[in-house]
Amino acid sequence: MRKPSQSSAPGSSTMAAMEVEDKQRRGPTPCCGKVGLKRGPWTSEEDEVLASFVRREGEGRWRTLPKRAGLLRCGKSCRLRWMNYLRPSIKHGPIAPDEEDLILRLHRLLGNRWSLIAGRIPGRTDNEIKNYWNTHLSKKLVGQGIDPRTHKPLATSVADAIHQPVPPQPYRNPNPSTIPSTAPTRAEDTQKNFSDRPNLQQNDDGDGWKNNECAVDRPLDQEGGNYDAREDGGIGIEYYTDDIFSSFLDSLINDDIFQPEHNNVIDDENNNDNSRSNNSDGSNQRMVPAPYAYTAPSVPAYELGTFWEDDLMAQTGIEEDVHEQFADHAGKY
DNA sequence: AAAAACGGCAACCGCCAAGTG
DNA sequence: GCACTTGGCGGTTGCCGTTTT
Repeated sequence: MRKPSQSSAPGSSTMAAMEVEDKQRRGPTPCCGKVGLKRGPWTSEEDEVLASFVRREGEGRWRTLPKRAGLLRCGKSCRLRWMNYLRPSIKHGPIAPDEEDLILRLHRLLGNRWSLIAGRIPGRTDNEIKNYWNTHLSKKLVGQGIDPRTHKPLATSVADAIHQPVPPQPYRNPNPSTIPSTAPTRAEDTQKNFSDRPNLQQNDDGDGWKNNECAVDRPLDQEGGNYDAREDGGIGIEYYTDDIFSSFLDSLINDDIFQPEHNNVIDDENNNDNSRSNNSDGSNQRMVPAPYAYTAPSVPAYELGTFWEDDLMAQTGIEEDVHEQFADHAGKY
């Protein structure tokens, strides 16, 4: 059974009733309530069992994995441990200044889309980035007079919040019917776009960053070859548009459009590292140059979802359909 | 030296969408 | 179309080490 919810929404008695009803209809919630399952921090022994099992059997079937592997954990916990800690491609260690800079840029573009942001930062997980944001960057921005939610000066943000309490809305398509029917879902955002693309992940152009190459690579599905199993050999329309979105993101990240409001003061730490091409782990994966330092802007900030996008379109030459792709990718909350 | 406060982060929770039979 | 499973996401909690009082 689930642990009694500590963070239920208001009116949780109703929620609880619905939950009970739900359970009666569909049975116990997977993974969450079995008596005898271990919780809390993982031991090195458990890590070893899980890691060797996944290496041997591949990812997937998380629900039955604990039993097969002989672990007293719920499948969800196993998946989380693997994804956030044990995967060999995960980079451990402190966030480098260039990574921090990239997080800031991407958060500005995407909001709290941690998985999307993580997909653009080699070796980092969404959980890690989320934690880093909450514990470091948001405080840093507040200290610099910037609202971490809106990326606008705090005074303005407070006023805005009264009229516009919704977090940054990257784009509102005035004509939803024009969104391509192949528009990926939220889950696909990260799955298709950045991870399940062995053809891209395995390229050897020496620029693992630009082609969506997320260093948090995911092993191929060893069981069914589910990855990229489409009939067209994986060069479907989704891939085409995802490539566009990806390069679009790259152009956004790299574009100097961010500079006018942030180039007035450069962070000390970034000052020391802007010209650096290597990452903190010594790899040569291309990271975005970091002219983007957070300080209170001297000019009004660009507002997400407004004219800055026009500016972007003009600068990047991206046509309307791509704009829609971006909206669909980045605009779902 | 001890207690309290604080901060960082791993882990958990609830929810959702897609897939399957 | 329905019931259910699975995988994934963002938000939150709570443990634990560090710093401050």
